[in-house]
Amino acid sequence: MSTVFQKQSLNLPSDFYSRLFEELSRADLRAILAKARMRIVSRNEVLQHEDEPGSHFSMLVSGFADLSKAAPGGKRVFLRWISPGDVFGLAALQPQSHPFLTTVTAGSEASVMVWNRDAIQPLLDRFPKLRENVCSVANGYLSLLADLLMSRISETAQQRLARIIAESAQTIGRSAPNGIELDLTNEQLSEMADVSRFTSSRFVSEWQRRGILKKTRGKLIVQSPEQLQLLG
Amino acid sequence: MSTVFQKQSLNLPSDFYSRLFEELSRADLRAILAKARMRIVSRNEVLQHEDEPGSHFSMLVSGFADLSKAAPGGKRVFLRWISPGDVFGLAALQPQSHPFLTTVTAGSEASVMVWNRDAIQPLLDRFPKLRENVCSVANGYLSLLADLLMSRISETAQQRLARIIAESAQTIGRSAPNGIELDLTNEQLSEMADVSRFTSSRFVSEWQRRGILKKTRGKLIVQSPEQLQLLG
DNA sequence: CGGAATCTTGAGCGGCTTCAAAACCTGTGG
DNA sequence: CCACAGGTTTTGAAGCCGCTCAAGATTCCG
Repeated sequence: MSTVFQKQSLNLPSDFYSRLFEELSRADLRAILAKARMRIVSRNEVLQHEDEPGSHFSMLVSGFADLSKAAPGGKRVFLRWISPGDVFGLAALQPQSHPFLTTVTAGSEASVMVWNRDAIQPLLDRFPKLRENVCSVANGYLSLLADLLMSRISETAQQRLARIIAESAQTIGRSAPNGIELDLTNEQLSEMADVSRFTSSRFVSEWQRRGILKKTRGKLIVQSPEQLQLLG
Repeated sequence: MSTVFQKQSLNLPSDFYSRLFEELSRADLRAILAKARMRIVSRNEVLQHEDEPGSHFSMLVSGFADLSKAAPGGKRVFLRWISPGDVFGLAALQPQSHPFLTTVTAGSEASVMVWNRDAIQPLLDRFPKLRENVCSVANGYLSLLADLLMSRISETAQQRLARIIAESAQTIGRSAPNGIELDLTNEQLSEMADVSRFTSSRFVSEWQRRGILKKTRGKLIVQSPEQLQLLG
């Protein structure tokens, strides 16, 4: 639960990329970053909570996080992984106050750049390109939700599970000698794919028999991402 | 298939309301409307087609339409009804060209106000309030898709069907002496709720027995919207 | 009246979930 | 080094929701 603020040291790695910063000059960027604060969070810390007023806009700098939403019935629905460079908290950009639509939770130790409502909004007027980029991100989220809805409607439990594993491998996987490693339990997989723990176990076992992946307690090693993609 | 363009006569009924026009002065509004053209379409005409380049931005003026999206497997997924004052085609607002995410089809004879990409984009810069309103609409669509996803995940076939009927009654229903009338077949209902034709028939029959609604060939009369809401 | 579309009802089935029970780690503390 | 406790994974059996298929009844219209 250690939350550390650093006022200075907003220097990003030189290879850092974000859609948000596209086509912005070095000077403009400096002005934008000057209005942010850096926040260091630990695993499972909540970066924004749905239904609460959208008071801040954020960009993940390091680590990873998950974007999810509560469904009636106490269930959490996984939407996607947040990787470095991804932004969230679009609600804070609206002139009138809107609540966050989703919850973002750190999946590892992570650092996040945070702009307060009052800090980010003037920047949108000052840098039209920034506003463009933000709109482009919003469009991306629309597209994401539309795709999730379609997938939910037309995919089977097996396909959803395969896709979740493939996506997770791409975004939060560590490459290891024998494949891509993921620190996920069967239960976590099942929640993300919205499948029962047992269904998850059964399919994972089957894929293990086929040599597509390998599962040990709390860990998963994807050996053949290609074959997984075929199932999704 | 008669498509008529009228260059003049962009006079809207005095009681016409659209979220898009909120807090815009009469003069600004005139300037905005001046850049639009009015289009009259007949039932089943397609107003925008997903995956095609987002070349125009639209507002429904009269009649109604449906917003839908194709799912892999040839299925059409119903998203919501479009009523007078609703806008769509946000893809046309992006500086870089983006395809439409959804398809909009007229559900009756309808009139639509249409702005070309090149016409609407300068207006966003000229009238900041217009841009705000557009962002607010975009946020509404995000919220809509999120809700649809949640409902799809946690609702049963029965609940989806009940909700679809309740929503349709509110947006495209005619009030009649014995309830709210809808021109919908069981098959249409089942497609909208993404339920088999048979499941739809079974529940509708049951609700008819309970006196909640009345179904005749090609028509549906909702007698007790309140009881329907309870099921959703 | 005949034909086409719509609606109804029953029977069977498949995909997933739920439940029960057991096997299997892995870290902890004696 | 062993035993134990907690979380994790496996497997089978039963059940349920909603779909598919078949077949008939109803309504509408030319």
